[in-house]
Amino acid sequence: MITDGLNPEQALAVKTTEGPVLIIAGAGSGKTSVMTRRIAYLLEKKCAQPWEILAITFTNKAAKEMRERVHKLIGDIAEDIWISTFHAMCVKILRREAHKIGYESQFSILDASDQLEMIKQCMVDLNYDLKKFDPSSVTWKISSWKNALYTPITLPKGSKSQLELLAKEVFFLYQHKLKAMQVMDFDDLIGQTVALLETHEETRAFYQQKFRYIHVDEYQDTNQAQYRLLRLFADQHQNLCAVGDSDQAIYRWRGADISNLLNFETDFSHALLIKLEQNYRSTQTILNAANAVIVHNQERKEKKLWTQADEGEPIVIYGAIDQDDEAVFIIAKIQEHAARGGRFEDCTVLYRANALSRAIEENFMQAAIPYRILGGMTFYDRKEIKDVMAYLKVIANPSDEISLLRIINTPKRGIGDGTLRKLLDYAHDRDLTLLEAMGKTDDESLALSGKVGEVVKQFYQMIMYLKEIEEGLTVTEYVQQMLYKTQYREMYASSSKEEDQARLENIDELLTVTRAFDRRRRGTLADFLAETSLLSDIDKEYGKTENAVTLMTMHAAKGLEFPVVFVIGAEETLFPHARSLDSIEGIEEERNLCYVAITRAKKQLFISYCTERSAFGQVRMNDPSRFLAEIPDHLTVRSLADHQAVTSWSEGTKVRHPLYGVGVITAVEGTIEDVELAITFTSRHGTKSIRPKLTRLKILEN
DNA sequence: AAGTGAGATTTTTTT
DNA sequence: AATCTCACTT
Repeated sequence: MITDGLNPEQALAVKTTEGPVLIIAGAGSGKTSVMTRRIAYLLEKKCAQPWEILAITFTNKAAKEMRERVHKLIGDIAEDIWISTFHAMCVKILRREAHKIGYESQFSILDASDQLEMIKQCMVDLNYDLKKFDPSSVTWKISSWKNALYTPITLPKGSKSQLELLAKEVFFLYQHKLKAMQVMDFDDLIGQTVALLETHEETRAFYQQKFRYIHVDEYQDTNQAQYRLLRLFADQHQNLCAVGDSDQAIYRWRGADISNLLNFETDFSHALLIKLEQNYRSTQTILNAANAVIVHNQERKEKKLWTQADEGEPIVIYGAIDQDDEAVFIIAKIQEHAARGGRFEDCTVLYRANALSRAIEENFMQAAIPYRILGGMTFYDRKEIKDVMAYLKVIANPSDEISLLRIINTPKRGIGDGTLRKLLDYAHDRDLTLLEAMGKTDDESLALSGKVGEVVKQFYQMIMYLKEIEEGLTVTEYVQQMLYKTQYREMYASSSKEEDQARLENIDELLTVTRAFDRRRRGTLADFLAETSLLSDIDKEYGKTENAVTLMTMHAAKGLEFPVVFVIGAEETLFPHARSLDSIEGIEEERNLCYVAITRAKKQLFISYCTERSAFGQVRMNDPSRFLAEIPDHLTVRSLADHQAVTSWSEGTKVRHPLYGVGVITAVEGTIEDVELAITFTSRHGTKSIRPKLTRLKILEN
């Protein structure tokens, strides 16, 4: 039986196939199990054909895992089920239907850095000073408009701020350029699909008919556009199964709207609500801590996780001196775990911001702890990989000017700013793409000198040649040809710098990726590009060691579980982050994140903070995170680093204080354990009373 | 057009 | 501390 081993709520969720269902699934409550079995159940009961079932996840990794688990249950017909992310699903649809909304099916996808580049270009075109107006806030604003399904035309009148007025203007031009270049950004993938379905009745009817059963994971993190899309899809059959947990809503900052989840029952009439509250993952202690933290949030649906598991070990909270001390503490704990026969891959280190991985990484390297990092500066962000991808993008979509600009003079071929300006002006005047303009070197009015004209012509012909040979080659063969023809590989191969040799290795590594792609699906260049640009942070890993400790952000960890979890940087201004401190919603979202982090742990949880943390050359002192105080004492073991070896302080000693700078001790008071010093600083702070137990004084001279 | 060095700038989370 | 940007030189 498909429902074997499920608890009554889970079984009900599996068997309720008709009509809208909202499954409130607490962390570790077996929701993936429920979703996969529900799909298997639908097929077994012959409710639907595989291609009539849609399952949407948030990451490719989650999609892959779901497909594998469904495959185990029902075999090869699992291949025909639509299991993918929102974005990948939209690409699949748009490749088929794009011509209906004025795009070619070969459109390319703009990644975050290309998008910013494009916004900058638009701002320059409109004569805005990039120093006065921050391009990333403009990008941000436009993205939030798109998430709410506004177009430059439907944008409400009466903007308030100067930034909004500017962004509005940029939005107009940006959207125009995207279309001209046959490019879509991430938000467009969803937005354009919605537009397609709303304006084309037959297309809409087709997909409404097709998707008889729809499943959406992480429903609390859907935005307005995604919500709209789901409503369009589900309109005919009304068989929408949404799975979510309001306590795990951590993406409000990128447009996710929790009211999608909270309003489900009014949005879809006769919706059935099922709560999964039994946890199969963590110890009682870990769950108690998670529950104790999350009750501090006001805006939530009442829910309490419970488990039949043992109490388990207490949560260890460690107050470190600085990042290095924190890392050393973690290394010691990992080594203890390994000494007991545990594996490195059981362990994960979670942090609020990517920048925090550095100290851990450096210390792990020194201590020879194998690790891998998910997200952050990854393989695909490297210059050489972006360059190679840009070449491929230009060939797949010759109108892609952003990519063309990236590689037009890499390797150096003598096309500089002056030439570029001429080409761009020429293209603009005649309504041509940049590449097309490069094909017109014989035109006198382009006014290129003989030598430069020749170089431009050669480049143009090279691209044309590369475009011609695309057909019939696998992506791997194609990339190899491209690397040879453009002399891109040669550029690094002929260098003796160690750095350049590393770049060569990365390029070779990319060929491993293309080989895997060729073996898997033998798609076109455009397919390959779409697949790689839609990888989520968690899909990209860096470092390929087996049996390694995983380092990632708490956001990336959602949906994963590990026997041993280390949460680092539990400090005010870091976690909760300073940028979320000014609103209640902000802090509550941080608390959700804390809840997510805690509930990743199956057996053991360690949380640490630093009294001193250095960030770009400066040392900052932070209080321990407020979330630590929300974990009941009886669940924890708390310890502090030996702050400083017992030092006998004496008058006249010159010291440096992390905040106030250099000063001289003028008095020593208090007990041996808790010394209080009077220090006269040379800076404007004057004389202050300092307790060396609480800060870190550096002795300069006696 | 390309190479160099001073000066600015950086850290929130991501499809 | 490390990387990027921009003005200046060759």
